[in-house]
Amino acid sequence: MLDKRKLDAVLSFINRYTDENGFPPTVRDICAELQIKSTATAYDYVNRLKEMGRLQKTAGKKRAVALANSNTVRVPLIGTVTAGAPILASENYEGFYTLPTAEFSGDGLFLLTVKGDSMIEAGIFDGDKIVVRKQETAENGDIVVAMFDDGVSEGATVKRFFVRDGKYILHPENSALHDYILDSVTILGKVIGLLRSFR
Amino acid sequence: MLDKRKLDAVLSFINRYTDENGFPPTVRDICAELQIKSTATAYDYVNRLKEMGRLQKTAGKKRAVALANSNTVRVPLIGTVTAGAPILASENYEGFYTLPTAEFSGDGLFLLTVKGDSMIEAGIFDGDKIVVRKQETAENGDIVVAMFDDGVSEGATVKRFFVRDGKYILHPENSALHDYILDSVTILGKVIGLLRSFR
DNA sequence: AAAAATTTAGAACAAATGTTTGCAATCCTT
DNA sequence: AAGGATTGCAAACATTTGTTCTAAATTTTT
Repeated sequence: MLDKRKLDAVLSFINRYTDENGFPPTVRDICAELQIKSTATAYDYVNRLKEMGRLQKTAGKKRAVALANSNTVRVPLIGTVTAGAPILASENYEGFYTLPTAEFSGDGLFLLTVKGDSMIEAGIFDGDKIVVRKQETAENGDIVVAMFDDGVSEGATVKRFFVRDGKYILHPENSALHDYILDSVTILGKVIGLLRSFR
Repeated sequence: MLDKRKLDAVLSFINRYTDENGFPPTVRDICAELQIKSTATAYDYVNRLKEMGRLQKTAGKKRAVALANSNTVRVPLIGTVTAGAPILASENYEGFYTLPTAEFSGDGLFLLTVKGDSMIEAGIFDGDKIVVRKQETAENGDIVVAMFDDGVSEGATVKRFFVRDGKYILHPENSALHDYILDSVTILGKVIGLLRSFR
């Protein structure tokens, strides 16, 4: 049995190198880094890692190794959640953000910039970028992005979601604001995290 | 003058390809995608983009193109800030997180997991990962990570920083807690952002 | 419209890099 | 300690892929 630490070292070098350079290392790069004397050895390690499913590689191609479990996701920033304003006009995305899967993972993620203070007591501040997982349903207590129309106003907001007595409640985490109690809401997604940068 | 849209198309293909595959395309891949008939043409485009500073490439290397403005940074997660506990034991880092430069940029960044509620009114919650830029000094009002020793207790904490009357004040954003007024502090860095993921 | 400059193509070339092979070294089992 | 299995090395080999060159096509300028 081959020393597990060596394989780990190779994997983590590939990881680091790819991240620093934007492209993967060659077998010779791996040799140089890990003081391996033969390209065949490094080549062998890479193939073992492939068999173990720990990385992907296409035979023949140069520099075509890639980590199996990419530790990043690309997530589109698609607009702003503002009370009253429509969002999600699919074409107004403002670019992609690369996020660490260690923190944010799943399919159908997107980012929204939060406008307003309605969730301030949940630690969601004006200007924060929330990470949302697209889904049509939600459970009691989830923080969601939802579209509503209560006759008075309409739009998309981020609120805590509850169902009670057949009514849908969108609860702002701000004691100065009142709940929206609605007959119908459209859930756009569940808030699974956020990014904030201070000035 | 060469059609700007073509160059943009090449660049965005390189971007997309790299992201989908984990490694950059070859000139022949570019040809196939953009229906260019000669590798020399694609090669020429790539070189122009390089001259324009829009991407980096090393002559000779295979698949060695990379987007110039790498839109990510690798940031080490190096521990936990807990009142009373030492941090930054350089070897106990818990891995690297890739973050978008659009949100977090600069040199000497690191991540810390926050323990405790001392900054809850500033929207920094227990369990959040704060992005810290290493620096020895701070300005009034900055949120900092600092080491202190007031004779009663010592350790590293995250607090808002002030100087007044020759004293250093570490101010928790939690009305239930009191300020630390100190003769000396060691600033480890300034908090420039945070990540949070909900359960 | 002619001339000049630019862009693209086609093909050949050269270098980087993956792959294979045979053997030496090391480790493990008996 | 002997024998087999595993691992590592060195060198050659094969293929991918960047690069160069020349000429044709296209666009721009005069």
